[in-house]
Amino acid sequence: MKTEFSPIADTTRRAEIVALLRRAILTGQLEPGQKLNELRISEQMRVSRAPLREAMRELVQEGLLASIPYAGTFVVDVTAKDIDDAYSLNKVLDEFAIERTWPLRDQRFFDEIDRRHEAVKQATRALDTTRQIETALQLHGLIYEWADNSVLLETWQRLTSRLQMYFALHLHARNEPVPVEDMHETYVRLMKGKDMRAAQRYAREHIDIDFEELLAYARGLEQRESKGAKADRAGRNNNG
Amino acid sequence: MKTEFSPIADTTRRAEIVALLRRAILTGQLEPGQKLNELRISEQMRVSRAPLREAMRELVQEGLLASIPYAGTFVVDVTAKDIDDAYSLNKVLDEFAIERTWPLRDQRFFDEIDRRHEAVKQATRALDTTRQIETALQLHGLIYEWADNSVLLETWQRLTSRLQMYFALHLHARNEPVPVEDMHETYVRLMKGKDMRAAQRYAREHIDIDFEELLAYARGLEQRESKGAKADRAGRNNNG
DNA sequence: CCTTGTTAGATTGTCGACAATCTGATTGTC
DNA sequence: GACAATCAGATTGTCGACAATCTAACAAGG
Repeated sequence: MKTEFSPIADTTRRAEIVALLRRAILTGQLEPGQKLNELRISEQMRVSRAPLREAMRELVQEGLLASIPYAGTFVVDVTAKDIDDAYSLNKVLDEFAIERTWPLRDQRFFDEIDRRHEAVKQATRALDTTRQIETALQLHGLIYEWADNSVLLETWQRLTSRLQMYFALHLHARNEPVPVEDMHETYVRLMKGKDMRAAQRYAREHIDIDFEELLAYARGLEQRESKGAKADRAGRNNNG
Repeated sequence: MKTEFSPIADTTRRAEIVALLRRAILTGQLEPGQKLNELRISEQMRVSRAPLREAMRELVQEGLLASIPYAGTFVVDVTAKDIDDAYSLNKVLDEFAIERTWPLRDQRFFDEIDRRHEAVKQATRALDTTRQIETALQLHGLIYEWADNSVLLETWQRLTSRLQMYFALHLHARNEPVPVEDMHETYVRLMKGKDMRAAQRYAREHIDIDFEELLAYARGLEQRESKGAKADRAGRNNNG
Protein backbone atom coordinates (compact mmCIF):
# COMPACT_ATOMS: atom_id res chain seq x y z
CA MET A 1 0.00 0.00 0.00
CA LYS A 2 1.03 3.57 -0.56
CA THR A 3 -0.73 5.35 2.30
CA GLU A 4 0.81 8.58 3.58
CA PHE A 5 1.28 8.81 7.33
CA SER A 6 1.79 12.07 9.09
CA PRO A 7 4.42 12.22 11.82
CA ILE A 8 3.24 11.00 15.19
CA ALA A 9 2.35 13.50 17.87
CA ASP A 10 5.05 14.75 20.21
CA THR A 11 4.57 13.00 23.51
CA THR A 12 6.91 15.01 25.68
CA ARG A 13 5.63 17.28 28.37
CA ARG A 14 7.84 19.97 26.95
CA ALA A 15 5.99 20.01 23.63
CA GLU A 16 2.63 20.26 25.34
CA ILE A 17 3.83 23.07 27.54
CA VAL A 18 5.08 24.95 24.50
CA ALA A 19 1.70 24.56 22.84
CA LEU A 20 -0.14 25.66 25.97
CA LEU A 21 1.99 28.73 26.53
CA ARG A 22 1.99 29.71 22.88
CA ARG A 23 -1.76 29.56 22.76
CA ALA A 24 -2.04 31.57 25.97
CA ILE A 25 0.19 34.28 24.52
CA LEU A 26 -1.39 34.33 21.08
CA THR A 27 -4.90 34.63 22.44
CA GLY A 28 -3.95 37.37 24.83
CA GLN A 29 -4.50 35.35 27.99
CA LEU A 30 -0.98 36.34 28.90
CA GLU A 31 -0.49 40.04 28.45
CA PRO A 32 2.58 41.68 26.92
CA GLY A 33 5.15 42.57 29.55
CA GLN A 34 3.77 40.08 32.03
CA LYS A 35 6.30 38.06 33.98
CA LEU A 36 6.10 34.27 33.99
CA ASN A 37 6.75 32.82 37.43
CA GLU A 38 8.28 29.40 36.89
CA LEU A 39 7.29 27.87 40.19
CA ARG A 40 3.72 29.03 40.00
CA ILE A 41 3.20 27.87 36.42
CA SER A 42 4.89 24.53 36.98
CA GLU A 43 2.60 23.88 39.95
CA GLN A 44 -0.47 24.86 37.96
CA MET A 45 0.51 22.52 35.14
CA ARG A 46 1.58 19.77 37.56
CA VAL A 47 5.01 19.60 35.96
CA SER A 48 8.52 20.16 37.22
CA ARG A 49 10.41 23.27 36.29
CA ALA A 50 12.83 21.50 33.93
CA PRO A 51 10.50 20.90 30.98
CA LEU A 52 8.82 24.23 31.64
CA ARG A 53 12.11 26.06 31.40
CA GLU A 54 13.04 24.23 28.22
CA ALA A 55 9.70 25.19 26.73
CA MET A 56 10.29 28.80 27.68
CA ARG A 57 13.68 28.81 25.96
CA GLU A 58 11.98 27.68 22.78
CA LEU A 59 9.43 30.44 23.00
CA VAL A 60 12.16 32.97 23.63
CA GLN A 61 13.84 31.97 20.38
CA GLU A 62 10.45 32.01 18.72
CA GLY A 63 10.18 35.66 19.63
CA LEU A 64 7.16 35.41 21.92
CA LEU A 65 9.05 35.62 25.21
CA ALA A 66 12.07 37.58 26.34
CA SER A 67 14.30 36.68 29.24
CA ILE A 68 16.77 38.48 31.47
CA PRO A 69 19.15 36.24 33.42
CA TYR A 70 18.23 36.00 37.10
CA ALA A 71 15.39 38.46 36.60
CA GLY A 72 12.75 36.49 34.77
CA THR A 73 11.06 35.66 31.51
CA PHE A 74 8.41 37.99 30.14
CA VAL A 75 5.87 38.11 27.37
CA VAL A 76 7.36 40.37 24.71
CA ASP A 77 6.09 43.88 24.67
CA VAL A 78 5.59 44.65 21.01
CA THR A 79 5.96 48.29 20.10
CA ALA A 80 4.25 50.14 17.28
CA LYS A 81 7.54 50.08 15.45
CA ASP A 82 7.68 46.29 15.65
CA ILE A 83 4.27 46.10 14.06
CA ASP A 84 5.30 48.57 11.42
CA ASP A 85 8.48 46.60 10.71
CA ALA A 86 6.62 43.34 10.40
CA TYR A 87 4.00 44.98 8.27
CA SER A 88 6.42 46.45 5.74
CA LEU A 89 8.38 43.23 5.52
CA ASN A 90 5.17 41.30 5.06
CA LYS A 91 4.38 43.30 1.97
CA VAL A 92 7.66 42.31 0.38
CA LEU A 93 7.30 38.67 1.37
CA ASP A 94 3.75 38.48 0.08
CA GLU A 95 4.85 39.58 -3.34
CA PHE A 96 7.55 36.93 -3.33
CA ALA A 97 5.27 34.22 -2.00
CA ILE A 98 2.62 34.87 -4.61
CA GLU A 99 5.23 34.84 -7.35
CA ARG A 100 6.49 31.45 -6.21
CA THR A 101 3.10 29.98 -5.55
CA TRP A 102 1.59 31.13 -8.82
CA PRO A 103 2.93 28.41 -11.16
CA LEU A 104 2.35 25.74 -8.51
CA ARG A 105 -1.37 26.31 -8.13
CA ASP A 106 -3.46 23.23 -8.89
CA GLN A 107 -6.84 21.81 -7.99
CA ARG A 108 -5.68 20.94 -4.49
CA PHE A 109 -4.64 24.56 -4.02
CA PHE A 110 -8.02 25.86 -5.14
CA ASP A 111 -9.82 23.42 -2.87
CA GLU A 112 -7.66 24.38 0.06
CA ILE A 113 -8.05 28.12 -0.39
CA ASP A 114 -11.83 27.64 -0.54
CA ARG A 115 -11.75 25.51 2.56
CA ARG A 116 -9.82 28.13 4.51
CA HIS A 117 -11.97 30.92 3.19
CA GLU A 118 -15.00 29.01 4.38
CA ALA A 119 -13.44 28.70 7.84
CA VAL A 120 -13.02 32.47 8.02
CA LYS A 121 -16.61 33.07 7.02
CA GLN A 122 -17.83 30.60 9.57
CA ALA A 123 -15.85 32.22 12.37
CA THR A 124 -17.14 35.60 11.24
CA ARG A 125 -20.73 34.41 11.37
CA ALA A 126 -20.13 32.93 14.80
CA LEU A 127 -18.73 36.28 16.00
CA ASP A 128 -15.70 34.43 17.34
CA THR A 129 -13.03 37.09 17.04
CA THR A 130 -10.13 34.97 18.20
CA ARG A 131 -10.98 32.23 15.76
CA GLN A 132 -11.55 34.79 13.06
CA ILE A 133 -8.03 36.10 13.42
CA GLU A 134 -6.65 32.60 13.45
CA THR A 135 -8.48 31.52 10.33
CA ALA A 136 -7.75 34.73 8.46
CA LEU A 137 -4.05 34.28 9.09
CA GLN A 138 -4.30 30.67 7.98
CA LEU A 139 -5.99 31.73 4.79
CA HIS A 140 -3.29 34.26 4.20
CA GLY A 141 -0.63 31.70 5.05
CA LEU A 142 -1.58 29.36 2.26
CA ILE A 143 0.59 31.16 -0.27
CA TYR A 144 3.53 30.66 2.05
CA GLU A 145 2.87 26.99 2.52
CA TRP A 146 2.45 26.55 -1.20
CA ALA A 147 5.48 28.55 -2.27
CA ASP A 148 7.70 25.55 -1.62
CA ASN A 149 10.35 27.53 0.22
CA SER A 150 11.02 26.35 3.75
CA VAL A 151 12.93 29.44 4.82
CA LEU A 152 10.18 31.70 3.58
CA LEU A 153 7.54 29.68 5.39
CA GLU A 154 9.52 29.72 8.60
CA THR A 155 9.97 33.47 8.34
CA TRP A 156 6.27 34.00 7.85
CA GLN A 157 5.37 31.82 10.79
CA ARG A 158 7.59 33.84 13.10
CA LEU A 159 6.22 37.06 11.74
CA THR A 160 2.68 35.84 12.00
CA SER A 161 2.69 34.63 15.55
CA ARG A 162 3.62 38.04 16.84
CA LEU A 163 1.03 39.71 14.69
CA GLN A 164 -1.63 37.28 15.84
CA MET A 165 -0.78 38.16 19.40
CA TYR A 166 -1.33 41.81 18.76
CA PHE A 167 -4.41 41.38 16.66
CA ALA A 168 -5.95 39.36 19.45
CA LEU A 169 -5.00 41.91 22.06
CA HIS A 170 -6.33 44.69 19.93
CA LEU A 171 -9.73 43.15 19.41
CA HIS A 172 -9.84 42.03 23.00
CA ALA A 173 -9.29 45.59 24.16
CA ARG A 174 -11.85 47.15 21.87
CA ASN A 175 -14.31 44.35 22.39
CA GLU A 176 -16.53 45.52 19.58
CA PRO A 177 -18.58 43.46 17.15
CA VAL A 178 -16.70 41.88 14.31
CA PRO A 179 -17.17 43.30 10.83
CA VAL A 180 -19.58 40.95 9.18
CA GLU A 181 -18.58 41.87 5.68
CA ASP A 182 -16.15 39.56 3.95
CA MET A 183 -12.95 41.30 2.98
CA HIS A 184 -11.34 38.17 1.62
CA GLU A 185 -13.73 37.51 -1.26
CA THR A 186 -11.70 39.54 -3.74
CA TYR A 187 -8.40 38.12 -2.55
CA VAL A 188 -9.53 34.57 -3.07
CA ARG A 189 -10.95 35.36 -6.48
CA LEU A 190 -7.73 36.99 -7.62
CA MET A 191 -5.60 34.13 -6.30
CA LYS A 192 -7.66 31.76 -8.41
CA GLY A 193 -7.51 33.97 -11.49
CA LYS A 194 -4.94 34.54 -14.21
CA ASP A 195 -3.49 37.97 -13.40
CA MET A 196 -0.60 37.57 -10.98
CA ARG A 197 0.28 41.25 -10.85
CA ALA A 198 -3.26 42.08 -9.86
CA ALA A 199 -3.16 39.53 -7.06
CA GLN A 200 0.12 40.94 -5.80
CA ARG A 201 -1.19 44.46 -5.94
CA TYR A 202 -4.33 43.53 -4.06
CA ALA A 203 -2.39 41.65 -1.40
CA ARG A 204 -0.43 44.80 -0.68
CA GLU A 205 -3.55 46.86 -0.24
CA HIS A 206 -5.23 44.09 1.68
CA ILE A 207 -2.43 44.17 4.20
CA ASP A 208 -2.72 47.90 4.39
CA ILE A 209 -6.34 47.66 5.44
CA ASP A 210 -5.70 45.00 8.04
CA PHE A 211 -2.80 46.80 9.61
CA GLU A 212 -3.97 50.35 9.52
CA GLU A 213 -6.21 50.11 12.51
CA LEU A 214 -3.84 47.87 14.40
CA LEU A 215 -1.02 50.34 14.00
CA ALA A 216 -3.12 53.20 15.28
CA TYR A 217 -4.00 51.16 18.33
CA ALA A 218 -0.40 50.19 18.96
CA ARG A 219 0.74 53.79 18.75
CA GLY A 220 -1.83 54.66 21.36
CA LEU A 221 -0.19 52.30 23.78
CA GLU A 222 3.27 53.69 23.18
CA GLN A 223 3.43 55.63 26.42
CA ARG A 224 3.63 52.52 28.57
CA GLU A 225 7.15 51.34 29.32
CA SER A 226 6.80 47.91 30.92
CA LYS A 227 9.49 45.54 32.03
CA GLY A 228 8.79 43.31 29.06
CA ALA A 229 9.99 46.01 26.74
CA LYS A 230 13.30 46.23 28.51
CA ALA A 231 13.63 42.47 28.38
CA ASP A 232 12.92 42.54 24.69
CA ARG A 233 15.78 44.88 24.07
CA ALA A 234 18.27 43.26 26.43
CA GLY A 235 17.35 39.72 25.54
CA ARG A 236 18.94 39.59 22.10
CA ASN A 237 22.66 40.14 22.02
CA ASN A 238 23.82 37.63 19.43
CA ASN A 239 25.81 40.26 17.65
CA GLY A 240 29.23 39.85 19.21
CA MET B 1 28.55 62.32 32.94
CA LYS B 2 26.62 61.10 29.94
CA THR B 3 28.51 57.93 29.05
CA GLU B 4 26.54 55.19 27.31
CA PHE B 5 26.90 51.73 28.77
CA SER B 6 26.18 48.60 26.78
CA PRO B 7 24.25 45.82 28.48
CA ILE B 8 26.31 43.55 30.67
CA ALA B 9 27.42 40.17 29.37
CA ASP B 10 25.25 37.14 30.01
CA THR B 11 26.80 35.24 32.85
CA THR B 12 24.77 32.07 32.78
CA ARG B 13 26.32 28.77 31.81
CA ARG B 14 23.48 28.34 29.37
CA ALA B 15 24.49 31.42 27.37
CA GLU B 16 28.09 30.27 27.18
CA ILE B 17 27.06 26.81 26.07
CA VAL B 18 24.90 28.30 23.33
CA ALA B 19 27.83 30.36 22.11
CA LEU B 20 30.18 27.38 22.20
CA LEU B 21 27.83 25.07 20.34
CA ARG B 22 26.87 27.70 17.80
CA ARG B 23 30.48 28.38 17.00
CA ALA B 24 31.21 24.67 16.70
CA ILE B 25 28.38 24.22 14.24
CA LEU B 26 29.07 27.36 12.23
CA THR B 27 32.74 26.52 11.78
CA GLY B 28 32.02 22.96 10.78
CA GLN B 29 33.54 21.38 13.87
CA LEU B 30 30.23 19.61 14.28
CA GLU B 31 29.16 18.06 11.01
CA PRO B 32 25.61 18.12 9.63
CA GLY B 33 23.63 15.09 10.69
CA GLN B 34 25.87 14.42 13.65
CA LYS B 35 24.17 13.44 16.87
CA LEU B 36 24.88 15.34 20.06
CA ASN B 37 25.21 13.07 23.06
CA GLU B 38 24.07 15.06 26.08
CA LEU B 39 25.97 13.14 28.71
CA ARG B 40 29.24 13.19 26.81
CA ILE B 41 29.06 16.91 25.99
CA SER B 42 28.00 17.88 29.49
CA GLU B 43 30.98 16.00 30.92
CA GLN B 44 33.35 17.62 28.45
CA MET B 45 32.05 21.07 29.33
CA ARG B 46 31.91 20.26 33.05
CA VAL B 47 28.27 21.25 33.37
CA SER B 48 25.12 19.38 34.19
CA ARG B 49 22.68 18.37 31.51
CA ALA B 50 20.06 20.95 32.49
CA PRO B 51 21.71 24.08 31.07
CA LEU B 52 23.04 22.08 28.15
CA ARG B 53 19.56 20.91 27.23
CA GLU B 54 18.18 24.42 27.53
CA ALA B 55 20.93 25.66 25.26
CA MET B 56 20.10 22.95 22.75
CA ARG B 57 16.44 23.95 22.71
CA GLU B 58 17.49 27.47 21.81
CA LEU B 59 19.62 26.23 18.95
CA VAL B 60 16.80 24.04 17.72
CA GLN B 61 14.57 27.09 17.44
CA GLU B 62 17.46 28.94 15.85
CA GLY B 63 17.42 26.36 13.10
CA LEU B 64 20.88 24.94 13.69
CA LEU B 65 19.81 21.78 15.49
CA ALA B 66 16.89 19.41 15.04
CA SER B 67 15.55 17.10 17.70
CA ILE B 68 13.45 13.95 17.75
CA PRO B 69 11.90 13.09 21.12
CA TYR B 70 13.65 10.22 22.84
CA ALA B 71 15.95 9.78 19.86
CA GLY B 72 18.34 12.68 20.08
CA THR B 73 19.34 16.11 18.86
CA PHE B 74 21.25 16.46 15.62
CA VAL B 75 23.03 19.10 13.65
CA VAL B 76 20.69 20.04 10.81
CA ASP B 77 21.45 18.47 7.50
CA VAL B 78 20.97 21.28 5.02
CA THR B 79 19.91 20.15 1.58
CA ALA B 80 20.63 21.82 -1.72
CA LYS B 81 17.03 22.97 -1.76
CA ASP B 82 17.47 24.68 1.59
CA ILE B 83 20.40 26.60 0.20
CA ASP B 84 18.44 27.45 -2.89
CA ASP B 85 15.48 28.61 -0.81
CA ALA B 86 17.63 30.78 1.39
CA TYR B 87 19.43 32.15 -1.63
CA SER B 88 16.31 33.19 -3.50
CA LEU B 89 14.80 34.76 -0.41
CA ASN B 90 18.05 36.57 0.26
CA LYS B 91 17.81 38.28 -3.08
CA VAL B 92 14.40 39.69 -2.21
CA LEU B 93 15.49 40.73 1.25
CA ASP B 94 18.62 42.41 -0.04
CA GLU B 95 16.60 44.59 -2.32
CA PHE B 96 14.37 45.59 0.56
CA ALA B 97 17.25 46.14 2.96
CA ILE B 98 19.09 48.40 0.53
CA GLU B 99 15.94 50.38 -0.11
CA ARG B 100 15.46 50.97 3.61
CA THR B 101 19.10 51.61 4.37
CA TRP B 102 19.62 54.01 1.48
CA PRO B 103 18.14 57.18 3.00
CA LEU B 104 19.69 56.40 6.38
CA ARG B 105 23.28 56.29 5.20
CA ASP B 106 25.54 58.77 6.93
CA GLN B 107 29.19 59.20 7.78
CA ARG B 108 29.02 56.51 10.43
CA PHE B 109 27.65 54.13 7.83
CA PHE B 110 30.45 54.85 5.40
CA ASP B 111 33.04 54.43 8.12
CA GLU B 112 31.52 51.16 9.21
CA ILE B 113 31.30 49.70 5.74
CA ASP B 114 34.94 50.57 5.17
CA ARG B 115 35.90 48.99 8.46
CA ARG B 116 34.13 45.75 7.63
CA HIS B 117 35.50 45.75 4.12
CA GLU B 118 38.95 46.12 5.59
CA ALA B 119 38.33 43.13 7.85
CA VAL B 120 37.44 41.00 4.85
CA LYS B 121 40.57 42.05 3.01
CA GLN B 122 42.69 41.29 6.02
CA ALA B 123 41.21 37.81 6.42
CA THR B 124 41.73 37.24 2.72
CA ARG B 125 45.38 38.23 2.93
CA ALA B 126 45.82 35.99 5.96
CA LEU B 127 44.29 33.06 4.02
CA ASP B 128 41.95 32.46 6.94
CA THR B 129 38.94 30.99 5.18
CA THR B 130 36.71 30.69 8.22
CA ARG B 131 37.34 34.29 9.19
CA GLN B 132 36.89 35.34 5.59
CA ILE B 133 33.40 33.88 5.51
CA GLU B 134 32.56 35.46 8.81
CA THR B 135 33.75 38.91 7.83
CA ALA B 136 32.17 38.76 4.38
CA LEU B 137 28.81 37.96 5.93
CA GLN B 138 29.28 40.78 8.43
CA LEU B 139 30.02 43.18 5.60
CA HIS B 140 26.92 42.03 3.83
CA GLY B 141 24.92 42.25 7.04
CA LEU B 142 25.52 45.94 7.48
CA ILE B 143 22.59 46.86 5.26
CA TYR B 144 20.37 44.76 7.49
CA GLU B 145 21.63 46.33 10.67
CA TRP B 146 21.22 49.77 9.18
CA ALA B 147 17.76 49.23 7.68
CA ASP B 148 16.19 49.91 11.08
CA ASN B 149 13.81 46.97 10.90
CA SER B 150 14.16 44.49 13.73
CA VAL B 151 12.15 41.75 12.05
CA LEU B 152 14.20 42.03 8.91
CA LEU B 153 17.44 41.87 10.84
CA GLU B 154 16.28 38.87 12.79
CA THR B 155 15.27 37.11 9.60
CA TRP B 156 18.63 37.77 8.03
CA GLN B 157 20.49 36.49 11.06
CA ARG B 158 18.63 33.21 10.97
CA LEU B 159 19.19 32.90 7.27
CA THR B 160 22.82 33.77 7.60
CA SER B 161 23.81 31.36 10.29
CA ARG B 162 22.77 28.39 8.22
CA LEU B 163 24.54 29.75 5.19
CA GLN B 164 27.68 30.37 7.17
CA MET B 165 27.60 26.77 8.30
CA TYR B 166 27.48 25.53 4.76
CA PHE B 167 30.01 27.97 3.43
CA ALA B 168 32.40 26.82 6.10
CA LEU B 169 31.76 23.19 5.38
CA HIS B 170 32.17 23.76 1.70
CA LEU B 171 35.52 25.44 1.97
CA HIS B 172 36.63 22.99 4.59
CA ALA B 173 35.89 20.11 2.25
CA ARG B 174 37.60 21.60 -0.78
CA ASN B 175 40.47 22.92 1.27
CA GLU B 176 41.76 25.01 -1.59
CA PRO B 177 43.45 28.40 -1.49
CA VAL B 178 41.18 31.36 -1.04
CA PRO B 179 40.60 33.66 -4.00
CA VAL B 180 42.86 36.60 -3.36
CA GLU B 181 40.95 38.98 -5.56
CA ASP B 182 38.50 41.26 -3.86
CA MET B 183 34.96 40.76 -5.04
CA HIS B 184 33.52 43.31 -2.63
CA GLU B 185 35.22 46.40 -4.00
CA THR B 186 32.43 47.20 -6.43
CA TYR B 187 29.72 46.46 -3.88
CA VAL B 188 31.17 48.87 -1.36
CA ARG B 189 31.64 51.55 -3.99
CA LEU B 190 28.03 51.24 -5.14
CA MET B 191 26.69 51.30 -1.60
CA LYS B 192 28.52 54.58 -1.07
CA GLY B 193 27.32 56.02 -4.38
CA LYS B 194 24.13 57.71 -5.54
CA ASP B 195 22.47 55.09 -7.72
CA MET B 196 20.31 52.86 -5.52
CA ARG B 197 18.98 50.74 -8.37
CA ALA B 198 22.51 49.94 -9.46
CA ALA B 199 23.41 48.87 -5.95
CA GLN B 200 20.37 46.62 -5.75
CA ARG B 201 21.13 45.12 -9.14
CA TYR B 202 24.72 44.44 -8.22
CA ALA B 203 23.74 42.89 -4.89
CA ARG B 204 21.59 40.39 -6.74
CA GLU B 205 24.42 39.38 -9.03
CA HIS B 206 26.86 39.44 -6.17
CA ILE B 207 24.76 36.87 -4.37
CA ASP B 208 24.58 34.84 -7.53
CA ILE B 209 28.33 34.57 -7.67
CA ASP B 210 28.70 33.65 -4.03
CA PHE B 211 26.04 30.99 -4.13
CA GLU B 212 26.68 29.42 -7.49
CA GLU B 213 29.56 27.31 -6.38
CA LEU B 214 28.02 26.51 -3.03
CA LEU B 215 24.89 25.20 -4.65
CA ALA B 216 26.82 22.94 -6.99
CA TYR B 217 28.65 21.53 -4.01
CA ALA B 218 25.47 20.99 -2.05
CA ARG B 219 23.83 19.19 -4.94
CA GLY B 220 26.81 16.87 -5.07
CA LEU B 221 26.09 15.80 -1.51
CA GLU B 222 22.47 15.15 -2.18
CA GLN B 223 22.78 11.37 -2.30
CA ARG B 224 23.50 11.10 1.39
CA GLU B 225 20.44 10.61 3.57
CA SER B 226 21.60 11.00 7.14
CA LYS B 227 19.58 10.92 10.32
CA GLY B 228 19.86 14.68 10.67
CA ALA B 229 17.82 15.16 7.52
CA LYS B 230 15.01 13.10 8.91
CA ALA B 231 15.19 15.02 12.15
CA ASP B 232 14.99 18.26 10.23
CA ARG B 233 11.78 17.23 8.60
CA ALA B 234 10.17 15.63 11.65
CA GLY B 235 11.30 18.31 14.08
CA ARG B 236 9.00 21.07 12.92
CA ASN B 237 5.33 20.41 13.29
CA ASN B 238 3.99 23.72 14.51
CA ASN B 239 1.25 23.70 11.91
CA GLY B 240 -1.59 22.15 13.83
C1' DC C 1 16.23 64.03 53.48
C1' DC C 2 19.32 61.45 50.78
C1' DT C 3 22.63 57.94 50.33
C1' DT C 4 24.82 53.63 51.55
C1' DG C 5 25.15 49.06 53.79
C1' DT C 6 22.65 45.05 55.44
C1' DT C 7 19.48 41.47 55.48
C1' DA C 8 15.45 38.36 54.63
C1' DG C 9 12.56 36.55 51.22
C1' DA C 10 11.57 35.22 46.72
C1' DT C 11 13.03 33.66 42.20
C1' DT C 12 16.09 31.93 38.84
C1' DG C 13 20.09 28.83 37.60
C1' DT C 14 22.22 24.38 38.25
C1' DC C 15 22.91 19.79 39.93
C1' DG C 16 22.55 14.71 40.62
C1' DA C 17 19.31 10.91 40.58
C1' DC C 18 15.43 8.46 38.79
C1' DA C 19 11.80 7.19 35.23
C1' DA C 20 10.50 6.51 30.42
C1' DT C 21 11.82 5.27 26.00
C1' DC C 22 14.60 3.57 22.28
C1' DT C 23 18.07 0.35 20.10
C1' DG C 24 20.23 -3.78 19.16
C1' DA C 25 21.36 -8.33 20.44
C1' DT C 26 19.71 -12.67 22.08
C1' DT C 27 16.70 -16.31 22.56
C1' DG C 28 13.02 -19.31 21.43
C1' DT C 29 9.72 -21.07 18.11
C1' DC C 30 8.13 -22.48 13.64
C1' DG D 1 16.81 -19.61 8.20
C1' DA D 2 12.96 -16.31 9.23
C1' DC D 3 10.38 -14.18 12.51
C1' DA D 4 8.48 -12.62 16.94
C1' DA D 5 9.24 -11.97 21.95
C1' DT D 6 12.32 -10.70 25.41
C1' DC D 7 15.89 -8.40 27.65
C1' DA D 8 20.05 -5.47 28.75
C1' DG D 9 22.38 -1.28 27.85
C1' DA D 10 22.43 3.32 26.57
C1' DT D 11 20.18 7.75 26.04
C1' DT D 12 16.67 11.05 26.65
C1' DG D 13 12.95 13.17 29.61
C1' DT D 14 11.61 14.53 34.19
C1' DC D 15 11.92 15.34 39.07
C1' DG D 16 13.08 17.39 43.64
C1' DA D 17 16.67 19.79 46.12
C1' DC D 18 20.36 23.07 46.50
C1' DA D 19 23.23 27.21 45.08
C1' DA D 20 23.52 31.80 43.07
C1' DT D 21 21.40 35.98 42.31
C1' DC D 22 18.05 39.61 42.55
C1' DT D 23 14.60 42.68 44.97
C1' DA D 24 12.71 45.33 48.38
C1' DA D 25 12.52 46.71 53.01
C1' DC D 26 14.98 48.50 56.74
C1' DA D 27 18.71 50.58 59.53
C1' DA D 28 22.82 53.63 59.94
C1' DG D 29 25.30 57.57 58.86
C1' DG D 30 26.13 61.97 56.63
